[in-house]
Amino acid sequence: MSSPVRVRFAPSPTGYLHVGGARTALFNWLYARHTGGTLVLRIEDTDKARNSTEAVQVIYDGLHWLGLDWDEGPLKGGDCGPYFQSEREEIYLRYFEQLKSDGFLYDDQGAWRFRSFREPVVMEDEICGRVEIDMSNPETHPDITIRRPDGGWIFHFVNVVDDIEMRITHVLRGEDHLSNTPKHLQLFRALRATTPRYGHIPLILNKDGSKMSKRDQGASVASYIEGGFVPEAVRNYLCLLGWSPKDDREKLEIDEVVQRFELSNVNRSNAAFDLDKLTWLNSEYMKEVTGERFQTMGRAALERAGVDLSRYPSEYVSGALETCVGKVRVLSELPAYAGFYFSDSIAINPEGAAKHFTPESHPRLTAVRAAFAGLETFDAAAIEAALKATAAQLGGKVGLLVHPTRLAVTGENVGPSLYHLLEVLGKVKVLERIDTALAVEGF
RNA sequence: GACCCUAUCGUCCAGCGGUUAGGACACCGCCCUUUCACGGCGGUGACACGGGUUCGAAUCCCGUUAGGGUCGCCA
Repeated sequence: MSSPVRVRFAPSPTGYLHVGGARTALFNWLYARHTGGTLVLRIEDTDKARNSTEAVQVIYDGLHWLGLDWDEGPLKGGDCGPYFQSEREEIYLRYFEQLKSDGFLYDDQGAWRFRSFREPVVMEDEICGRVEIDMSNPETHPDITIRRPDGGWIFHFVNVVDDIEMRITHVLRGEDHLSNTPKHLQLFRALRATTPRYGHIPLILNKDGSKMSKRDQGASVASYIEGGFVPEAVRNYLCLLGWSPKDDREKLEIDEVVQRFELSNVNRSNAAFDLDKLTWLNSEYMKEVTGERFQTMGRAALERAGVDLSRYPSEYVSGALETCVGKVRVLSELPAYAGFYFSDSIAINPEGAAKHFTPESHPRLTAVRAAFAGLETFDAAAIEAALKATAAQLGGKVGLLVHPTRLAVTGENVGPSLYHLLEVLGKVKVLERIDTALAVEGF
């Protein structure tokens, strides 16, 4: 038995959680769960300038939303705290003094720099394999600064100290740190500490291959929370960026991913983020979002879009939402899809009008109106029967009635099942809207 | 610029010396259908380039090119 795995996710509170960061967290989580190890969350907030509780909350929210729980860290506690770098001053000071008395540091205009070992460094990366970087030349690899003149600590130093103190066994982080790793390794050596294993995860790029930065569409986890994505879908998609089960399946239970996740299966090449594919995967998960969960998520999506649901009876809202189950790929599509339920005057789609509000269809819609008016029970079954009977009477396909009716009542030519949406809307509103349509100029 | 990583359809992933190079998203047809979706069937589409190694390379090696990363008193 080798020693138990301890991994960490160490984000900086910048006010948002990048999908790349989220995937790093995910891979750490997967590895911890796969090995029965421990995931530590550590907040790297040495940069006092941009450091707020809200920014930290964004990290918690993102991780919670994705279902990534940590075993040690803020809100959890643990033996290696505190888990905010801003609160670990004494620890850093201790290591700093050690380095200083061992002669590894020198003062450079008030800042403290670490005297590098001038030799090649070889690393055995769990993902990238053997990588050798020659640190011999001070011109190309200058000594790093570890402490500012104002006493502030620099990332490389505190990162290493914390990995030592927190007994981290595996550092799984973005590939942007691969070139920094020799510096870290040298720090470990100077501190006479055992080095962890490293695994550098390839980066996530935009669809066009350019670097994904803060502003890019879909770069932050918050955009998925707000966009009405299913967290399991986003998590599943992130699993597939750089890792695969090797058997062509894509929709996977997280338990299975945990079971099969191996660092040796992690890709070495960067991956482009494909929102279309995420949207598709999300739609697969949306098919399974039903009942209460759909109601809750649906209401939230509508309210986010500015729909005032308090104006409608609760049964009406739930009935309306029920007709949308399994019909939208992402909840953010819901307001457009179901908006006709919640507005007093609907706008008729011009293209639809040109196609379905014709002289031939006017009498058909009139007949539909008459048939509906005669219905005692206005439910889906009765509506369907009435439409079919009317179609038979007029000697045409039911589709000839469905299209103008849908357009008159919803304003669109796409939407939920006509029979069901009419039932939810209710006879009064339906007749009203048909009348309005029939009176439209040019119809 | 130096150094490091990477290179299979537009995108994600499979392939790890011998395959008609496979799957998914997207796209295009057809079918199903109360619309739109879903689903089913089919199609377009890739081994970056050049050298080796080998009886035989998408698979191994070298170079070129391209993309990404690092080179901060940011993390």
